[in-house]
Amino acid sequence: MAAARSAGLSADHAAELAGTLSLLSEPTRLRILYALDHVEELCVGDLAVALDVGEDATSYALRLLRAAGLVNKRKDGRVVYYRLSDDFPEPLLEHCLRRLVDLTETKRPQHGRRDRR
Amino acid sequence: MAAARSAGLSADHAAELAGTLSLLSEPTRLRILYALDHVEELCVGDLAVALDVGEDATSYALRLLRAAGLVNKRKDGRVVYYRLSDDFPEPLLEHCLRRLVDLTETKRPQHGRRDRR
DNA sequence: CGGACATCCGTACGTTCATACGGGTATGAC
DNA sequence: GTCATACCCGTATGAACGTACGGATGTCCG
Repeated sequence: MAAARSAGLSADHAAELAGTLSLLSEPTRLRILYALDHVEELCVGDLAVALDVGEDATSYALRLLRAAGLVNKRKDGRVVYYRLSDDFPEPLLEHCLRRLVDLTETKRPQHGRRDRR
Repeated sequence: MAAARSAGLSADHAAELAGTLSLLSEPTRLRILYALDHVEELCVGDLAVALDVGEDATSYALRLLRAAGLVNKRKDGRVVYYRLSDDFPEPLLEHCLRRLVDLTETKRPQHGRRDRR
């Protein structure tokens, strides 16, 4: 119990961590990041169609991700392309995104639908 | 864009993943898991004191974690001890919990080590 | 038994958040 | 210039969530 104190994560740290992780805790954002990890660059409209969500929702999700510095945008004419930020946290990408996908897929093998790689 | 479709994470998978990650997206639960990763076993009251949150909030957080199978409880008399589940997802523990803590700490080195409150 | 204690549960309240809608800006085509 | 497209933004609505309060359950002690 005294040990619990020293093992404590400060409330500030926890809040910041939770904020970062909460960006991965929403289906739309998660799918956007997952897609951008595979395709490198996509515009809002294509993402909206691919994920079958409204463009506003897509735009909103991308705005939050961008505000957190997880994605960058590149404007080409009237189209805005997004991609994962160069300094996207590697552990977040590698383990919270890629590994966890495997985790849930192996948990229900009867679905079986695996992507390549 | 056709590539975006095949690179897509299904809505079901994304929802399940988001649900799992959302358990780490809340300061109280995050601090509980972090503490349990260090101390092995703690009861509700001690956790509440150590984290400086109400006992109800602690109990509620533990209930959710337990419903997701992330922690187990052991009742000893009128005290209930919680610990990380034996099959706590390893990538979740190792990278989303331990590595990300390092991440945020190294991200702001000027603050250094502090837990003022 | 009766009282104190640790925890849980149902409920209610306030907040946060994702989405949809309307309007606005900028770019490219005719 | 006018029109259509692609996107962004402010606002509102509805849902989900975390916390506090009162009461209930189960447990130890004298």
